[in-house]
Amino acid sequence: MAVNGRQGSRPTLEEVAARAGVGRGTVSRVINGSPRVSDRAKAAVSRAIAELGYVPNRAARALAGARTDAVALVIPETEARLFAEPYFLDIIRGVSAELADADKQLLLTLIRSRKERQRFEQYLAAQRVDGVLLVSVHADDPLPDLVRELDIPAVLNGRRSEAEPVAYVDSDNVGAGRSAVARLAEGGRRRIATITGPLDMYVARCRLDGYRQGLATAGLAADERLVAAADFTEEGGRRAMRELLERCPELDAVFAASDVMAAGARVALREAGRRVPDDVALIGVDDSAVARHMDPPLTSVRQPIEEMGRVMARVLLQEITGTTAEPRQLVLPTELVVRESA
Amino acid sequence: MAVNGRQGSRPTLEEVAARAGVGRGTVSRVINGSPRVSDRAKAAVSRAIAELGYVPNRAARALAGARTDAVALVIPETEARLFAEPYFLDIIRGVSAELADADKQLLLTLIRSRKERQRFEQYLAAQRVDGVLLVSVHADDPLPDLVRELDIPAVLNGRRSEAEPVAYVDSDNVGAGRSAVARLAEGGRRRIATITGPLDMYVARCRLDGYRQGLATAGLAADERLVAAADFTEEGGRRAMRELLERCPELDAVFAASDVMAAGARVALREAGRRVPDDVALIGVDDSAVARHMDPPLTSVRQPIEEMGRVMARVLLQEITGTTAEPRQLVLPTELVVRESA
DNA sequence: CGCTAGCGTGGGAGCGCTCCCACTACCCAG
DNA sequence: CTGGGTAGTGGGAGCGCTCCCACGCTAGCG
Repeated sequence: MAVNGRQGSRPTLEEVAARAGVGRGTVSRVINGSPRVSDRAKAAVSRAIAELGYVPNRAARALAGARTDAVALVIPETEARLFAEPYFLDIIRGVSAELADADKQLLLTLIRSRKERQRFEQYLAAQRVDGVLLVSVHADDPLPDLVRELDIPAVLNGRRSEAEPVAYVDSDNVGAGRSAVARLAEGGRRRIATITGPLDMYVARCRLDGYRQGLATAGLAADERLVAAADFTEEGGRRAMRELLERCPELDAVFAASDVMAAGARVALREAGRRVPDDVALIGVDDSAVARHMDPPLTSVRQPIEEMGRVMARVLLQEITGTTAEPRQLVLPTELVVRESA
Repeated sequence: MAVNGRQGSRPTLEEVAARAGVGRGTVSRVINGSPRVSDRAKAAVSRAIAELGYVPNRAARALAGARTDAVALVIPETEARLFAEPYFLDIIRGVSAELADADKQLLLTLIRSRKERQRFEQYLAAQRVDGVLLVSVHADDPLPDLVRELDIPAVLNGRRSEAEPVAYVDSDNVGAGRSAVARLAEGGRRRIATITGPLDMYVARCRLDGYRQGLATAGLAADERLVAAADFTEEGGRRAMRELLERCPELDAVFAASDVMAAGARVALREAGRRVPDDVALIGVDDSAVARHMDPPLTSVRQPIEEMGRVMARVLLQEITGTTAEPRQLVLPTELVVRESA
C-alpha cells in the first residue's frame, strides 16, 4: 500500500480521477463494480487507487448513497445473562465473519434498559443501519414489528411463533428434544422428566414439544408431573429439579432445555443423593463449556451456533440487496453429543 | 415522539430551522449544546425537534464534522479462543454500557486472519472511527503503534510491557499471583507450582512475577522446576500439569494463571490420582463459570472485567475529546474468591 | 457621544461521495 | 449514406450536516 503524499489527509475520489486521467463518475463506477466501464479505464483507475492508497470515505458514501454499509446486531441484555454466555460470542463470531467478507460494519447493540431500547428505536428510525439482526426474541417483543414497519431488513435468531413473518434462522429445537428423549429411552429410562425454558419463548415451547414427541415415539406416556418450567438459569434449573424430585421421586432421567439449567439440576440431584447417570440420566442443550466441565461430563444437544450467525448475516445481506437466493426462513439441524451423563 | 408528516423520509435540520423560525446554524448549535444560544431560540428549536421527531443524520454529521461518533472494539480472534470466553462478553458489556451513555456507536471487529487485519488497518487509515479499544495485545503486536502513528485515540486492555506508552486499563496481575500464593502458603502448602500463560504476553509474565513475589513473602524458595509455561488453553494446562508432576511429584499446590488452564490441570491431577485439595491445592484466575462448575469448585482470583470495559471506554472518550481528567493508565485491583479447591 | 467589544444569529461554502443526465463515439440495420 | 441505437464517459447537482464569516444589536468604555 502506497503512502499518500499530503500528510494526514486521505486522497479523495477526485484525486484518483485526476491521476487516472478520467472523470469522477468513472472512478465511482470502477469502485462499485459497474459493468459499464472499459477495461482500459478500469486498469488506469485501479492503478491510481493502488498508488494513492485510496480508501473511499464511508460517511460521504452513506450520505450520497442513502445506505450505511453497517448492520446492527441487537442483543437484549436481560437474555445475555440467561443463556449460556458463550452462545452470544459464537453468534457474534459467525456474524462477524460473514459481514467482514461483505465489507459491512458490525454495530453491536446491547439493550439493557427501557431507555436504551428507545435510543435504539431512534437509531432505526434515523436509518443509521442497512439491516438488523435480532437475537433471542420473546413472543411479545415489539422490536421485530417495529423493524418491519420501518421497512428495515431484519433477520431473527429464533422465531416468536410458528407463523413468524420476519426472516429468521433457528435451530431444530423440536428435534433437539426428540433426540434427547430418544437417547434416554434407548438407555432404558422410563420416567423421563423435563426442565423447560420460559414458555413465553418459542424456543422453549419447541424443546418441550420435542420432548413430548420423543416420549410418544418411544411409546412412553406423557405425565404432566414430569414437566417443570424454569427460566434458563442455573438457579431456576435447581429449583425445578427439586420440584420434580418431590412430585415424582421415581424419575430416572431428565432432559433440561439448556446446559446451564442442567448444571442447576445436577446440584439438586447431588443434594438429593442421586447419582448421575446411575440413578438419573441427564441431558442438556447447547453443548457449552459448562457441559464439558460437569461431573460427570454432560451429554448435550449441540446447536450450530456460529453457523447460525453466519447464515443470519448471509440472509440479511440478501434481504438488503434484494437478492433472494437463499430461503428467508431456515431451521438448522442439531446433533446429540454423547458424554457420560446419559 | 411525534411522527413526521411526509412518510418515509426523515426531517432535516433545515426543516427544523424553518419550523422554529431560526437559521440552520442556530439549530446546529442547540443540538451540539453550544452555549452561544439564547434561551428563547433554544426553546423554540427544542420544541420543533420534538414535534418533527427529528434525529440528526449521522453520515452527514460525520462528513461535515470529520468525526464519526463510532468507536471500534478490536478482538484478535486467536485470543478469543484462548481466554475464558466470557471474558470478552464482559468487556463488551462494560464498553457498551459506557458508550451508550455517550451516544457513541460500538463497532465490533474480530480479527482472525492476516487479511482481516489489513482490512482493519485500512479502516483506521480511512478515519472511520474516532477511537479504538484493543483487547489482549501481545508484546509484539504492531497495532497499537500503528494506531499511534495515525494519531487515533486508543486504549488497550492490558499492556505490552511495563513501559507501555499507549493508554491502557489493566488489572493487577502481579497482585493476583501474590494473593493466590499467599492463600496457598497460609494453607500450609510448601511446594507451590505455577502454570503460566504464554510468556510473550505481559499479563502472563506479571502473574508469574506475582507468584514469585508471593513465594518470597511466604519465605519459600523459588524452584524453576515448579514453573511450567502453557498458553491459556485447557489442553495446555493439562500438559503443563503432567510435566510438573513428573518433574516434581512432591508438589502440593498449583497456581494456574487462568481458570481454563486450572481445569486442564484438574484433569491431569485426577489422572495421576491426586485429590484436590487434599493432595494438591489449586487456584485459578478469572473467576469464570468454569471455576464455579469444577469439582471441587475452584478458588480463583477475580478480575473486574466488566469494570475494565467501562473504564476503558471512559478513558477513550476522554482521549477523544481531549479532556484528561482520568489518568490514562490504570490498574484495577483483583480479589481472591475462595471456594473448595484451596 | 462615538467607538469598540462581544453576544446571538443567518447563511454560504464546503465535506466526498452517488446519481443521473447529457454527450461523444461508434456500430449496425435499413 | 443516414438514422437510431448503445457502450463509455464527464461532470452537475445534490445528500444533510458543521464550520466559520459577517452581520446587527446591545452594552460599556473613554
